[in-house]
Amino acid sequence: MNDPAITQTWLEAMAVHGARQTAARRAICEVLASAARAMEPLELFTESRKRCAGLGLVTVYRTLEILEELGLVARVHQPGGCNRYIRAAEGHQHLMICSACGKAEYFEGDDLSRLFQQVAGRSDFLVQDHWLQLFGLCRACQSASTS
Amino acid sequence: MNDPAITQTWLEAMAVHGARQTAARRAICEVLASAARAMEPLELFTESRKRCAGLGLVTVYRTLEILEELGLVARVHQPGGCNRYIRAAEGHQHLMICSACGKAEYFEGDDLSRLFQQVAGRSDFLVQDHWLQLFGLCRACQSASTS
DNA sequence: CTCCTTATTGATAATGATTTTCATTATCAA
DNA sequence: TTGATAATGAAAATCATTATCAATAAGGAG
Ligand SMILES: [Mn+2]
Ligand SMILES: [Mn+2]
Ligand SMILES: [Zn+2]
Ligand SMILES: [Zn+2]
Repeated sequence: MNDPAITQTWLEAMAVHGARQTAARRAICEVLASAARAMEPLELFTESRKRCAGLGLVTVYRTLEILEELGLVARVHQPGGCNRYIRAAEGHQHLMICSACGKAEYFEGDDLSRLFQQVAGRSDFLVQDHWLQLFGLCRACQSASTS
Repeated sequence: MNDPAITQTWLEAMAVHGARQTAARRAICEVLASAARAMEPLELFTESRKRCAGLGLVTVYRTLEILEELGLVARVHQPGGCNRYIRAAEGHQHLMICSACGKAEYFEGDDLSRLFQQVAGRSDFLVQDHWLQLFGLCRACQSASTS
């Protein structure tokens, strides 16, 4: 699904949820849907403002809240902070993040059930959910650090 | 290693680092070292204050900063917030957290290198680090939800 | 053990990100 | 086109975390 399509999907999902379609929300969705990296509210505000003059930072926070509530967007946790947002995973996916440029990409989650059973057996825990995130260098940043 | 031993280790490591041994720090370390769950600064303050009258919240923040810097304590990220701290992992371990009571336990990290190579191959990313965390129910909370 | 340097402490004020309030404006169903 | 009301942005309020600073205590030198 390409970026404009994602934006459209988000706006429609918001409409179903009873939220109105506004210029502010469209701008915010467009920017976030086409972002290659997870963005923090202030960045998203600065970028979205270029498409929607007069946009307020509060509206960015409020829009993110709705998108997250609908499961369309997810908060990204990183060593440097946990206030960045990115398009949510589709199905069982996890994030791979470049520690140099911040580029984020989803990959299909592997079956870790054997590991989970092992853990469950050893510790008496019933595993229900898991967080997995990889950090490293994207192709571009690998080349950059080589030269 | 039992809790008093952990406390001692922490205080000694801090001493090597050039930090003085004080009643406030001892109290904070004792509480955190013996905690079964990750604790947030305010909780840690409330508990530690019982062992060190007059303790200030600021000192909790400052002590956590040092312990984290020395790699003895780690911040724990959870859906509900990212301001809790717990004894750091020893070697390659990951956390298993009970979503009902918060109980946290480390388990030995499995070898996921095959998965990482797979990801690297498909996405051109060079994997350098990973975060894995499991959520579920501890034994006690499983029983509680059954009854 | 005593003294002295200086790290540590807690009270207090400052900061900065996120939320709330509220009067004005815009959406969209009828 | 109209009207009920959701959405907006400016401004104020919150709240966790940090910075200041004068008083105190740790611990090495003598
Ligand atoms: Mn986090
Ligand atoms: Mn691992
Ligand atoms: Zn990169
Ligand atoms: Zn539990």
